[in-house]
Amino acid sequence: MRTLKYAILGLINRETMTGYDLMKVFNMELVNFWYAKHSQIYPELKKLTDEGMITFETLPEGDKLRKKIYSITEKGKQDFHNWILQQDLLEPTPKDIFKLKVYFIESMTNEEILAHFHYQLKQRQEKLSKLQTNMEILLATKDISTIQSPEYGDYIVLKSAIKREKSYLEWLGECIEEVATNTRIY
Amino acid sequence: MRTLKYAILGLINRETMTGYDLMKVFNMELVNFWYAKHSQIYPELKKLTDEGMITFETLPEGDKLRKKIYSITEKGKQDFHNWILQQDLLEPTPKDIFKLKVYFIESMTNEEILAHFHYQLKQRQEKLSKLQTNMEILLATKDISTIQSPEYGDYIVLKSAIKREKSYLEWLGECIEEVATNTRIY
DNA sequence: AATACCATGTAATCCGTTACATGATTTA
DNA sequence: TAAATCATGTAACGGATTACATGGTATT
Repeated sequence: MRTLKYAILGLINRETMTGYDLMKVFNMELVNFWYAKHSQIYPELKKLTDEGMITFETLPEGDKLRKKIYSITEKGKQDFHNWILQQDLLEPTPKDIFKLKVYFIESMTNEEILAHFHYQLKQRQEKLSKLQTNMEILLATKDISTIQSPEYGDYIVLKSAIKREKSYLEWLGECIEEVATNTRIY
Repeated sequence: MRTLKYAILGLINRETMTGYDLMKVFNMELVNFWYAKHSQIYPELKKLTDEGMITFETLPEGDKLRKKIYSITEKGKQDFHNWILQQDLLEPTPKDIFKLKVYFIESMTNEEILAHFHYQLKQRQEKLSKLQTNMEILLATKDISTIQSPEYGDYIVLKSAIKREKSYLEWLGECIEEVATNTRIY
């Protein structure tokens, strides 16, 4: 599927970037739906260059030369556009180790189950807080009044991440309540 | 992390099974949070046997001999129990190609965006319907009145899958409304 | 001077999918 | 008797992580 390829093309299509820039965007902005380590990004950039999808210009930084600034080519733009317009079948449901453990709930005592749920709840509450802070910053600093504004995409996917976490938290809350009111017979 | 290993151990811990049985359980019952193809299951069973986590008995089926019935060993039970009690840090948010495309929403016209959203909506509505049918069947055929009942795990994770899909659908609905009422300026 | 961050790459390994390969049994 | 399902495996490949490897620049 080469999704990383299109994620990179899409980002470089917005503005020219270095591999390091891409890494930061992936792991800070897109982290709620796509991400990649630098060890995957650099080889992919090389591959995309070989394929004629992107080109780069080497910039000297400070004293020694370093830093490759990548731009998208016409070929790259066309390929990206083809990809984005294509309607995909639903991907398989994402895997979830925590839910796998919950499935095997009968292997645990009520205390162990509750410890698991509470730990998960705490972590997810913190995650939701961070997402909500990000949303406040986005709303305060960026124009999302129309779909034309370049930040509208950021807004709409952040909204989905918040919804997702709230829904997960709701489920955790319900589970905790059910388990807490249950008296296990040993 | 070897999660497949523990998924297999957990299932064989419930009852003895063949590789083919595991395949069916993964791709029918656990599919909302874990799954695997037979080409991954058979080598893993071999590895777990070598590691002393499981053993098998070969059963003759019909005329020719076939079918390996796997059981968990004491060592396997201990390893599984260690795994299930261990509290994990949150996994990274699952990747989502559709959201990646939505992030690049500015590369599409309103019509193209709406087509994408409607296609996604239709597919996810069908998925939700299936999950709800599964839930009705589960409630009608299985005892989930207490956490002790072996089917309680099935119930609780199915509930989360339904919640998850409803939340995703809600988001899609909001997006469609926002995009539909927007008049793009070309 | 030390630490954090900028910047780029490769190698080994692991996890997972697709494709290749075979054959028996059950059901329509 | 044809098709679906049961049943088990391997090979090639792709996608992703961890670890290895290096060195410059900016901040404290």
